[in-house]
Amino acid sequence: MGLTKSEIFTDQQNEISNIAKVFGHPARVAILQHIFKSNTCICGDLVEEIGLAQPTISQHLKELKKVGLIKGNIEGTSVCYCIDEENWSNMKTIISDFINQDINEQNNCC
Amino acid sequence: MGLTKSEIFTDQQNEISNIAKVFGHPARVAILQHIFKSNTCICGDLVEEIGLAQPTISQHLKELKKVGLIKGNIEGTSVCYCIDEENWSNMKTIISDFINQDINEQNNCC
DNA sequence: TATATTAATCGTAATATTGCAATATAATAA
DNA sequence: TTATTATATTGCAATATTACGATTAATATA
Repeated sequence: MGLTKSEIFTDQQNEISNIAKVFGHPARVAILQHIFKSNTCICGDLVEEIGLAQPTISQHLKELKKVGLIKGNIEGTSVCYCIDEENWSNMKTIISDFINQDINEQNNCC
Repeated sequence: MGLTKSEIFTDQQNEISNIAKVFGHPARVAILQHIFKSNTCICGDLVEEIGLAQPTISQHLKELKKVGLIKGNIEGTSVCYCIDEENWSNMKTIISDFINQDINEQNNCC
């Protein structure tokens, strides 16, 4: 096995987990934080900033792009990445709705 | 390889990714949603509710327990799980802070 | 005590992820 | 055109994750 049975879950559940999976690696968290913090929009600085090999960073960027949280812009020989604001905003709604569910105090069994 | 280099990241980055990793599987999202929704606190209902084998559900519950988001209470032969409110609340702060970072509009290169 | 009932653990197969060296590709500069 | 620079892709080894059958452990009930 090793294969997640996505079919048995709702679209919403798969959507939440797909986003969360991308946040589930510290390198991708670090990349996003760097994009947020940095005034210049970045590209290959991430390699020396984070300390992983260039192909590894490239791979993480690819996954961030795949879920749409970032987008890249070619500038000469380098590529500048930034947050995809609309998709980031949508993500915020999806994740917030999930983590802000109200706990039913009447039925606490612990 | 296949081994995440946690040492090169901050505690905060590792903390965020560790929480997110747990949300990164639809079964665990479904389990949490079921605990939130259900009036009775649950246990083995999850198996038939979700449609994965009992050992698989048990394994997912274990990971949710490991990060502290749920706790279990033995009731006879069954175990009743519920949200660990304090840890859930802490998680909310950590994740909210991360996803609610302000986008620096002046430096959008895309 | 014997027998259900329920959940956890063990063992294992299949697949996914991480990380990097080597290489390829793309764009500019000389 | 030929370097140079920056990023992406490929291929692969090491490790992690997912899923489940079989088994075990713990409690309840006959």
